[in-house]
Amino acid sequence: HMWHFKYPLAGGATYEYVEKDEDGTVTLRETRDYISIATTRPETMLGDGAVAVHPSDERYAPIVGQLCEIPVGPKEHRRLIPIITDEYPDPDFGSGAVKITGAHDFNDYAVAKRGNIPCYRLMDTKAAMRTDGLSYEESAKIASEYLEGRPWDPYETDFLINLVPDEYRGLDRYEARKRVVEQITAEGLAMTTKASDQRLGLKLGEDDDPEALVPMVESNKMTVPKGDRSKVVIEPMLTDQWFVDAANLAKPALEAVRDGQTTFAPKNWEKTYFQWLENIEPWCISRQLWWGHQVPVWYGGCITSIRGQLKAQGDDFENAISIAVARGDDVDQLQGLSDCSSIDERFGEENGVISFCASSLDEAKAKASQYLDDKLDYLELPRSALRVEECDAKSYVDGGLADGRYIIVRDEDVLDTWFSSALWPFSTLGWPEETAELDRYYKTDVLITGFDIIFFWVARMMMMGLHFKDEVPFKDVYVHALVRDKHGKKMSKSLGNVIDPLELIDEYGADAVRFTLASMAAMGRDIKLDTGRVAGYRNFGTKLWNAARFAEMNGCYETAPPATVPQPSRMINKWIIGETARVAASVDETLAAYRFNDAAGALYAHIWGTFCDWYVELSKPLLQGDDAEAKAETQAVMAWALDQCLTLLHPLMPFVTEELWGALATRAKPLIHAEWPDLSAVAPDATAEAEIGWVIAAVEGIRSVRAEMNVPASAKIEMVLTGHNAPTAMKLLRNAPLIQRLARLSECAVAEDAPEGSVTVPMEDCTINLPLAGVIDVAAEKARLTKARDKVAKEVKGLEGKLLNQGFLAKAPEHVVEEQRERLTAAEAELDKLNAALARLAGLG
RNA sequence: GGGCGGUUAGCUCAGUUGGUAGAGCGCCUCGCUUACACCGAGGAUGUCGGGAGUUCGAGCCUCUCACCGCCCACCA
Repeated sequence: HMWHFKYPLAGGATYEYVEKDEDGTVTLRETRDYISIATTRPETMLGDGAVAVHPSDERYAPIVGQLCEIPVGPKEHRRLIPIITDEYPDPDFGSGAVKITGAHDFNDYAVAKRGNIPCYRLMDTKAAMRTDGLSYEESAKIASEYLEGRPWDPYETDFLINLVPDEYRGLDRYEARKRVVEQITAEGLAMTTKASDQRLGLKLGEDDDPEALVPMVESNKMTVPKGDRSKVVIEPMLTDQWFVDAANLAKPALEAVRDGQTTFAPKNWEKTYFQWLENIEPWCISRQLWWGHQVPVWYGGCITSIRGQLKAQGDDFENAISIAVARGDDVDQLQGLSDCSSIDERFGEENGVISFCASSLDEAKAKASQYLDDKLDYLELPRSALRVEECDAKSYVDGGLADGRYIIVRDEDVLDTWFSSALWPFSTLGWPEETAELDRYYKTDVLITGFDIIFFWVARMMMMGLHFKDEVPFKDVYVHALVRDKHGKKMSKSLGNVIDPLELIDEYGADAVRFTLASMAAMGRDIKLDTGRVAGYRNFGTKLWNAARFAEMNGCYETAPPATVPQPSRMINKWIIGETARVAASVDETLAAYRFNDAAGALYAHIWGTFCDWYVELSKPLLQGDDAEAKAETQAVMAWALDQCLTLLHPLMPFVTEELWGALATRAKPLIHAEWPDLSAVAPDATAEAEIGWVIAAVEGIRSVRAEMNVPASAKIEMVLTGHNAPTAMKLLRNAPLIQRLARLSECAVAEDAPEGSVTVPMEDCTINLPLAGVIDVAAEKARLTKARDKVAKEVKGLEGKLLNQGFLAKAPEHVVEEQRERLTAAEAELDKLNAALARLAGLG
């Protein structure tokens, strides 16, 4: 809810309030003796320090600088506050006037700082109205003196002064809010409006008078900060905290990434890193928790009075200490202490409390003693007047240590978890000792982490590492995506929507899960885990298993697999060695770049699409034929090629590959310890590549036509090669047994002209004809060819257009133009063949 | 409120210097064949969110709009 209240002008002053609409027409003109403000938290009015309006707001110009009265609290002690100007209030929102409660609102705090407005704390850490500090009467008196020029400071406004009226003290904020609203309304100081006012959203019954004046309480949608765990609305309040000047630490951390001393993969995450560090705010590192690293700060002070402590009832020991030390009756003496700036070790000083930065209590004591010695000399005091003594905050307050003693108290705050975590790269290795581990493992190679903590953790490890070790903590940062649940929500323990990897592993196996995650590693920020993909990769593992079974059944592992790259003479064997070298290079390259998904993809395509689908099929005639020498060669090559697959795949599917490795042959060492393949010296055999590529294209073309023509799989048909030259004919003859087997052919022939009634398969250097007279459905073949022809014709047209485009010829790189020309030539050749086939068919139609 | 990212085939998503749109799953057709039906062969499917611009050429670069989401706003 948003309430609207009247703050009466001091001394009954009045002014002419004028409201205009956009074109300057006066819509409201009345004499007012108040200024109207809106608030969602009426109880915070008690701590108002001012009312602010925008400098350009003409409505309030007449009263800027005047005082108005906060309409709550005991009538005899109502507080007056000034009406000031600030850029913050939005003239178009509410009344345009904003109450300024510096102690309980972030925006108000900024205004208060700019306008030197006191911040009065009203609530305690439980969000109940304060019970400590001075009485309301005393407090209001001091506050009123500020208006007359009395200097103020946070000690008074935030701690001593308590502007909560006595009858509200100890109340929960909501109860206090209720009573404040009631009181103001009863006094007639709530703004009113007609019951029919749309802003109120009231539902009026028949008996209700729409003209009746009712308190103006709008329902206002706004986001309120809530505690993650308590789900309770958070009230901002003033506290003392330790901060790190992070901007200073950020500079070297930014430089290190800009220089490339540390790199991110994928690289675009550097943007996130830069964005954070370039706009870094002072880092609040203290937390009021009982676990964690305690802040290494000891307070020392000369206690001459414990006056402040008497006011510090409740749990706020830290404040009690500060004040007790800071605010002795003998202020002069304390000021003498704290004015001296000759002590280099002095770490910080506020309100007369001197903090020493020391890495141990003994060091702190030593520093304090030294400091005291100097001061005692300076003050010409007897040394016996003070002594160093350690105590904790609580015993100090409870025990009320006698005056004249010097105490040291350790700060009770603990460090932000991320501060401690930022030390992890070296604190885990024995630092600050120069251990062997530290020397060996700092810096480390790679940090693997999620993008959600690039700022929290990565950036801070960088800052701390560079600060304490003068060196980055890691060379590379690999940022993986986060797995989300099926609704796209981030998995979290507190939400309970965690997908248990063990359940996935139970269903699909650890290798399948691991391979799936690897193959999805490059995705953006979110992975909605699709179990269908896990199942697919489970099948991939099975496929590999069966391929190994095939190799074993065909005697590939009866003799030890070759330790070096075989030098076979058969085309298919030369070919698979080249293919294997290719995938090995690809895996090396992608792994080095942390592109795990590309490595997974390359291996999947090679093992399933190349090794299983083609090499195994192509090898069958040799493995099962009569040529013992060819058989032995193929067995050796297959064993070698499969071994390479197992080794390359091992990082991504460790279990099945290790199992097969051990099962297939007697090995010197387990796969996990095997040498990583280095096939960089293996050059693919161009001849074999061209020939096997041709065989595959022929088989695929024939199979495709067969299926489309509905030729029964069991029917063996004939093929006739036309439009070829001699080498192409030789190529066919060399590979005829393979092609016959894989394409289910009865015979491979060559001829000058295509037999009548043939189906056409255009190849780059020839045409394959399948005489299907009698079987052929001329209309279907016509349709098929026409479709293919149209597709190619379209491509030809596009390429021709491109190559006629002078802009393209002039500006595109030479190799691109050449590529397009070659493509056009090939497309035109295919078009000719298809047209020729259609022409032949025309006679049959 | 500040910052970042996503929108590509029915689904989950690849697409790294701009140069003929891809994978897996799903779907349709057909399966002779002892490595494999967790399979084999074949096939269909996208105005790459909308609009504008830069360019010879844009899924990719720029601007803009729409929708979805994430992070921060003292929660570690």
